[in-house]
Amino acid sequence: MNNRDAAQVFYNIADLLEIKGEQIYKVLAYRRAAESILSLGRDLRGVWKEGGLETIPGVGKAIGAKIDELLRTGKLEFYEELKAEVPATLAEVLRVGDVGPKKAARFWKELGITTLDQLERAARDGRLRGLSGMGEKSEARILASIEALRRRQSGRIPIGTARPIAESLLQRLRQAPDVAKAEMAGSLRRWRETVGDLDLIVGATDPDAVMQAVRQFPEIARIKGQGETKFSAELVDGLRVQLWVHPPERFGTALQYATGSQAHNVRLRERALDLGLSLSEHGFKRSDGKEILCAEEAEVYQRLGLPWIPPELREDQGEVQAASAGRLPELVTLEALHGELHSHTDWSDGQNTIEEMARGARSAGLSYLVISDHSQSLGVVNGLTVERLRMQWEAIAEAQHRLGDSILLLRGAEVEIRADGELDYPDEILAALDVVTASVHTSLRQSRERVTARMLSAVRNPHVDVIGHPTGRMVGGRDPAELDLEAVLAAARESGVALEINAHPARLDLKDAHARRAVEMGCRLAINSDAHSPADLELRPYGVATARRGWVGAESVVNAWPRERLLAWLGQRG
DNA sequence: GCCGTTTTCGGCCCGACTGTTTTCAGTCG
Repeated sequence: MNNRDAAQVFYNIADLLEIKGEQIYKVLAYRRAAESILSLGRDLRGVWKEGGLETIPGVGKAIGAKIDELLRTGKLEFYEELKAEVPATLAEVLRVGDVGPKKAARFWKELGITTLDQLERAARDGRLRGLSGMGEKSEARILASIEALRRRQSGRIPIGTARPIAESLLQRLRQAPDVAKAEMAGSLRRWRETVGDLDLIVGATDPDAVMQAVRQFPEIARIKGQGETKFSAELVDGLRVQLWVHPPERFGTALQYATGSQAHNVRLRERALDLGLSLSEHGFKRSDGKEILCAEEAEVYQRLGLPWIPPELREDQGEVQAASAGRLPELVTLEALHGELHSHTDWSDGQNTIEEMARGARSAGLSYLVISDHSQSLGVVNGLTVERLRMQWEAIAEAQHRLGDSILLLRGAEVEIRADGELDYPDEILAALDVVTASVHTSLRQSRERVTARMLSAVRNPHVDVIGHPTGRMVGGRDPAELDLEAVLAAARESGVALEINAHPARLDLKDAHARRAVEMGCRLAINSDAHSPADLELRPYGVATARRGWVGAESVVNAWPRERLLAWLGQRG
């Protein structure tokens, strides 16, 4: 029973309660608790052992007791009884667009439908239109939604895939007639690691003209809906795009609204009510009916007596309270990164020479680059033997000579933490390296105790400076390794080693919630691209965004320090 | 079911879009 399993139980409870017709606020309470468990950043079990369940936002007595039962017994009686009452498979029916709790309940009670397959068959057979309030159109929409659901398997796509597509749409939108502004919104703008659809927002005086222009975009496969301010369509690859068009003088409230998250918006709107204002995407409304418009998003926050809150923080995880108390963190930025600590060359599995990588880093504005190819035991990626590593040092020196002092090259390695817990190079070699990054690539399926022990021995090794992609997780794929992250973070704080936030959009490891926990614990971090080509250096914004989502300030990030400070830090380490 | 520098009980955001029910319910974000 890990955090994800526990969260899933509460999401399911929420779905089933909703179908059952339970009070919506009770349903939302379960969802909120599930959300909090997912963004906890540490093992739920640890919080439980400390007796701190009710410190989790959205967890009170009732849900706290349920978590306790779940962790103690691995089961939850309340959930079991609920499943006996409402078929659990109805949750998959809820995933279908245009099907919410009310319709799901009617399909089940009036037609005996409990699974997606049954719903599809009923729609094809024309049995849905027999229900009151449902006609042929509804039936067709549901069929289309089922198809769409089946096409996009997981439902969410990685941010690294989504953003370039959105950028390309935005570029053309900005050239459309009458468009004053066009921006990303939704989870795209909040830089969540995956997004469900592309939310875009446009400031323009003539919505029709904008929507007409979008209809002509070649990647639009079909229009799903269009109103006065809202347009939604499906792209050829099944991805959904949602576009809002609002007048430029209302762009601020509109952008704020469309960026979300929904929970963050609710928090702001409650705050507005406290101030005697009603907030919507169109603007503020005073009790006398007068409107207050915001062209800029910052004005929305200002009106609420808050500093502007960066989109990466808008998850209702304490950011509104922090903003209100003047305690928002000064988040790290891309510009703050002076160098790259993790890069590969054609000496191992990179695509380019040392010099090409160096020139790439230089044009990215970096003042130093650590060459950190794989170590010997990783044969599949042509890991360097000690002998080849020494040869590489000469090559680095030669490249440095040719480059002059335009960029500083440092000798590094991504050293494998082997299955037996030993590092992949002898101590005298590690000592001769400027930067040692220790990573695990293999045997992640060992027992929790063994993986933790391997990590701890690497963290405590005086030669190690950075732990690379510490949990081994893959976005939308592999879960974080079973390890005692709390223990690793505590040891990292002790030894002063930095934990990597790997910027590759497939990794983003540490993830946002873990980064936040690391900072809470007082750990140092490093934001690295793990570049295998100069182009990969362009992926650093994903790492920066992940750090920002984890409330990480520049002070915690070693490669955001001035170069001299970084070099001094490295010098005093083993 | 949670939560409180206006509350330990009574609140808990606000609007767009769609289909079909001629006045609104359901869904979504």
